[in-house]
Amino acid sequence: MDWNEERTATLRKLWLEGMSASQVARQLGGVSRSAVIGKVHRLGITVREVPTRQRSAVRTAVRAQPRTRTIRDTAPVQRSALRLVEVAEMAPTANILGLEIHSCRWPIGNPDSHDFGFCGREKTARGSYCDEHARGAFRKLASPSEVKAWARQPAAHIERHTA
DNA sequence: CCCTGATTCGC
DNA sequence: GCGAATCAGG
Repeated sequence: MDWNEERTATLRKLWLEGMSASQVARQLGGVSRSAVIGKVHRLGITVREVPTRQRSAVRTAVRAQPRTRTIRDTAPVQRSALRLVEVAEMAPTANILGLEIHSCRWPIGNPDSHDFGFCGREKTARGSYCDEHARGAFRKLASPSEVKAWARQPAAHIERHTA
């Protein structure tokens, strides 16, 4: 993997936007965090446009996608498992560089992978997701009796479906 | 434990 | 020029 012009340009852009070295490395693929830091220094772009304090949005976007669900949030998901699977299978239309203000931010795929992306379809004015993904993301609160019922479920058997 | 950037130095 | 290893932390 060499630093050709395209990869260098992407590095420059992501870094100046405030993405951390390890995040840039994962987006590019084939390079380590150290490699990115080394390159950043050689390019002389250690001072970034986006100050540390304002970086959280970018960070959250890149991390996205839960690793494993706990029983607490898994249980309600089960009830609409089929629809969540459908929703999850919608192909990404944007990567981190292509996200616009109006883009649906539903993460798709493994954030560590090259083909990780975001739904990118037109989102609702106030929310973070398009209509389709908003239906997958939000649900009514469960009743106290339902919560009790989930709590009695063995976690292992539920987590197998979402891990 | 997860993570951050900075520096050094053999390659 | 490159980046693993290390340092110094959060």
